[in-house]
Amino acid sequence: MKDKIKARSVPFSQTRSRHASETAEDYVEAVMEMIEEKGECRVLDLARYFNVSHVTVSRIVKRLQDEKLLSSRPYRPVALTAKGFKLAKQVKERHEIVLAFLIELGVDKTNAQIDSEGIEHHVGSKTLAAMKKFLK
Amino acid sequence: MKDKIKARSVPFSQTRSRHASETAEDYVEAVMEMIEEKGECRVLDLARYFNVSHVTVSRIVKRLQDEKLLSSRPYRPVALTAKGFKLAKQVKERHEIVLAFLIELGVDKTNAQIDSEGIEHHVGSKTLAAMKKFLK
DNA sequence: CATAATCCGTAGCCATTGCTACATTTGCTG
DNA sequence: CAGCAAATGTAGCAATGGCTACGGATTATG
Repeated sequence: MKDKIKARSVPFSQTRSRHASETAEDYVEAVMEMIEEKGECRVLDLARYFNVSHVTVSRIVKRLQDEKLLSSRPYRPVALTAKGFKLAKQVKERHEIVLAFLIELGVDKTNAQIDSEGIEHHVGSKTLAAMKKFLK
Repeated sequence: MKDKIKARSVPFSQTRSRHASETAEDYVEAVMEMIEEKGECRVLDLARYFNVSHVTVSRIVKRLQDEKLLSSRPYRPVALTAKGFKLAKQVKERHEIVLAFLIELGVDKTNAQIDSEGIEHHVGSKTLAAMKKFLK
């Protein structure tokens, strides 16, 4: 009865830190988008975008400042650090590829948008390359 | 300066409950797999599979019992309820399709396994249908 | 069948991400 | 420039999912 159980490919022990990384990716992407669209990014802009309270945003922004991804002073707009900007560009590119890929695959735009936002965080470099190849 | 910001396709307000649902899906799938492979599923089997402590598993199993997905008595194996079994079958089928899809797309098996475990939870019915079609 | 090994539960800690309620700062406007 | 509205911060609570340490239950074994 002692068959050994194979461990999961993606260890669950990293679940919490993975979720935190996903949040970071979502936030830097959103901050970059808002700065592009309206010149600055406020805490309440993020709150409306993510449909959460400003308190949640405020705390996450603080954490991402500690991680050197964002910068802001109290009651001031949120900005990207160089590190955050670099990450945001990568995330945005990956997101766009995943979205275009799903549409090319035949998924309607609405569902492609919804699913791409969840899928993007789990697309590794090999899968991303395969998607790019498919798009060409 | 008052451009309105579009809300995200997948509201962030559902983040925590979405993560909890993903956990539920992972657990019922793992329980079904273990019962198939070795006849029963113990808390420690799940702990080893997910690379977490037995305490974490124990608490999650308790929550999933409250949600009528799992059943077990103290110091006893974990079993699926009818509801849990139904969910597990759906999750397993979706997982297999995503994995086969990534491999068909040209991703190596190792990376396909890793990415499919993250991606599967975010594949809606429309995307799943598109993947099925691609496989045929 | 007694004892050890293994399994599992409980207590209690932390981090992340939700929330409401309340306080403070900023900035617009009369 | 006074005062109000909007934006942001702080306090403190809950749920989820990590952990270690400890103790009780079950099972295996001599």
